[in-house]
Formats: sequence, structure tokens, C-alpha cells
Amino acid sequence: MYNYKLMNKFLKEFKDRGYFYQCTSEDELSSLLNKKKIKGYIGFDCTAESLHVGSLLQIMCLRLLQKHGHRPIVLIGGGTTRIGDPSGKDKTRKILTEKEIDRNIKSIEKILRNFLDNKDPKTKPIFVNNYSWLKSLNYISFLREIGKHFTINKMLTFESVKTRLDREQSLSYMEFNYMILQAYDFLELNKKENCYLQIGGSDQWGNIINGTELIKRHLGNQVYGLTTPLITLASGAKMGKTEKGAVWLDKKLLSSYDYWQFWRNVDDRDVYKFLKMFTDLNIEEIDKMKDEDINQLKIKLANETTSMLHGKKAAQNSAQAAKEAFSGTSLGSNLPSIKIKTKIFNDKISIIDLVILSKLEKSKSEIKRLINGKGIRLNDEIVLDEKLIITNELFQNNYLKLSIGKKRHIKIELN
RNA sequence: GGAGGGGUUCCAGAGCGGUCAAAUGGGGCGGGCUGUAAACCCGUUGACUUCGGUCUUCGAAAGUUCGAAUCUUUCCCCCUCCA
Repeated sequence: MYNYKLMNKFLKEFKDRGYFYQCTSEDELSSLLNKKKIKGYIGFDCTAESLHVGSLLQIMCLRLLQKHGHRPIVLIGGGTTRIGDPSGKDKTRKILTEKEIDRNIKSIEKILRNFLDNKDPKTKPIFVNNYSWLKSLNYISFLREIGKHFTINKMLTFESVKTRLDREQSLSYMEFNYMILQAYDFLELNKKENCYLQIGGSDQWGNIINGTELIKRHLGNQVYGLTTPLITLASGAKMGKTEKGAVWLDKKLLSSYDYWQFWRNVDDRDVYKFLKMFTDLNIEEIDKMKDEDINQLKIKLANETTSMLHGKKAAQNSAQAAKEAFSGTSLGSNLPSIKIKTKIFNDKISIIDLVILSKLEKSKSEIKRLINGKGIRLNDEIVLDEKLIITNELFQNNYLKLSIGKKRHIKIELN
């Protein structure tokens, strides 16, 4: 076994932070990384309108490459999204329109630029879209040059294909080609950009191997693949999605306050793991935190992750808003707020309509249920009467704090 | 090609002419305990309502009936077994 101490620093940190799952050839990759700075890529699918926390681990890998002086390539799957990756899916995905794909690409690219450093020309990320080479492939020559390297026998053994066939769920010829196209992407990047590494989630292992093998056969180059584990929460759920929806990395889809809250509310058992995975704090520093108060650590986690994505100021504001919302009765100045015209109150608006107006809830029945369960408060006073009429007197200095449960608060401002 | 089983509310899964907005479990939401955690306990879980009700929902459409998730017909989709 390779000596852990001699291991390349990037790889070592990759492991220490818990990013490592599998590698095509660890020792060789380690010595390559020791010898020179390389380019490594990760592919991002553009099926969704934005990225969510589920992709955060991949993004962290790109950042780690940069940190160690390597250059990340972000491959946007503009072409492969038109096909649909069957890995981990038991059904064919719905086919997106060109317009949707273009919109998704733009938004995903923007998020990734937020996370990556653009200053250093040596490690500045390279953005490529595989549509640029996939769209003009010639079928016959593609089959002759690339197709000949793939055997059906082997393709049928891949997990993504096998599960579909085992369950007798149809796998279209189109989707069956996905793995070849992804392998081809790697080949293309190796040729064009001299890219020697592909990183991906553990479900991408099969696709990645296809790429490394294709490159070896077609060009004779030895390239490497590295995968990250599937992150599950202590509760057993997959990371990234909550009941309320995905934890988006886009301010428009999830406010920085809610993003902060997501991290503030992680399970105790996940805190250290997440500090290592999703913050830039030194590992030694994190190891020393073992005795710190768990809630302080969660706040630290939330601050770090939020400032990485939305900036330091947004993180501070969220932290402040949370502090005000959860402790004491003062009206948090950083709470999300809405402005309402004074006139509306002269028309005698009811508590139910006020909640609707605040967009905290949209069903009147639900609001009534909440009131019956003592779940709604105005300026921290429980609302007991579902027919309560809101008047100007309830406002303190033009503000009214409306809360649902312990975690949802909004500041209503008169104007 | 032949034989059978099934599609029910967020999910799993009962119901098989009226008492069904539909058992039960999971999840969600709210309350309690606490630490904005976990575990546990309680409540709640289609929409609207002048709180009398009204409207929409049991794969899709049409029909039988005073009345259908439940019966009939056609269609769509899944699954199992045999060849």
C-alpha cells in the first residue's frame, strides 16, 4: 500500500475531508499530481433550473483542485442533457426543450462562478459545454472511431443498464448511448484541454471508467477517475432535498436566510462531517473543535457555508436575523420583511388574510388549523381567535412580527 | 401468443354500492419536552365557507343507480406466470 504520508497533498486532503470513495489508480494519480499541476473536470447536468446542495460536494472538489494549484474544468452537459443519464433513474426523464436547457445552463454557470476563484490565471476555471462537440458528431465516423471500442457485452454489465433491464423497465437506445457520450467527453477534454482527471459522484463510476478506458485505447493516454461518496444525512435521507423542496444554491429560489437555516438545523451527528466537507476551515482546526458547544458549531457551519455562496454580509445578516428571531422578543431588523399599505388595515384585514398576504401560507384551512394548534403568533403573542381583525394599534413603530411555528418569521411594515 | 393480478389522497397500503374526504403506518406541519438537534408524547394532515354546508379527489372516458373509490363498457399504464 502506498505510504499515506507521501501521498499527494491534494489527494490526502480529498480523503481527509471525506470526499473520497473510489479511484481508478490511486498511487499513480498521486505521483502524477506530485509531479505536475493538472486539469481535472466534473460534469454538471442541466436538467434542473439551478444546482442544489446535492451538487455541493462536487463543487467543493473543484475548489479543492484550485486550492492545490490544479485547474478545474467545468463541463456543462448541454449535449448529454438532451439524452438523459440513466444512472440511478428507473425511468426515462422527461425531455427538456432547448429553451429550458439554455436557461438552466446560464443559471448553473453563474452559481459555479460564485464558488470558484477567477483571479489566478493558472487555476481559473475553464467552462465548456459538451453540446459544442456533440452536436456535430458524424454518426458513421463516430461509430467507426469510438463505437468500436465499446462492447455490448460489457455495456450490459453496467449498473445503470443492469437495473433497468432487471426490472424490465425500458431503456431506450438513446439513453443506452449516454455512457459512450460521457466517455467521449472525457476523450475530447483530454485531447483539447489536456485534462487528466474526472471527478464525479459514486454513481458516475461506470461512466468514468468508460472514459478512462476509451482514452487509453484511442489515444494511449493514462487518465484517472475519482469518485465521491453519496452523502446521506444522519436521518437516512438523501442530502439536498427537504419536504419543502430542494435546498437551492440560487438566491432567487432559496433566500440566504433559509440557506443559513438549513445548515443551522443539521442533525448533531452530521456537524463535524459537514464542517470538513463544506467549509474551508482547516481540518486540524475542525478536529480541535470537538469540545465546543454543538450549537456554536452549527452557527459556524451556517456562517461558513452561507458566506461561501452568498457572501459574508449575507451570512452575517442571516446570523443576526436568526439571533433576533429565536432569542428575546425584540423585532428582528434583519428578518425577511414585506411592506403593506396602511389602507389595507383600514379595510379591516383578518389574521387569515394577513398570513396569506405574507405568503407564509397559502391555504386558509391550513391557517385555521395552525391557529387552533397555537401555531401562529403576532409580536410573539399567540393568536387564539381565527377571526382576529388586525388593526394599526398592533403595530409597534410601524412594524408587526408575524410568526408561524418557531422557525418562520416575517416582519410586516406599514407604508 | 395464452392465463392471471393491479393502478386509491405526499408515499406505502386498506376499503370493494350509502355511515368515505376515504382505515392504518410513514412523512409533513403545529404543540409539549429541549438546544432552532435527536428521541419521546399530544394534536393535525383536500379546498372554500356566512361554520348550516358547498366544491374537487380514488388511472382516463362513458354508463347503470335515488346514490359509485366500490357495479358495467371502452381505453391507457404497470406487474406476475406459462409458451
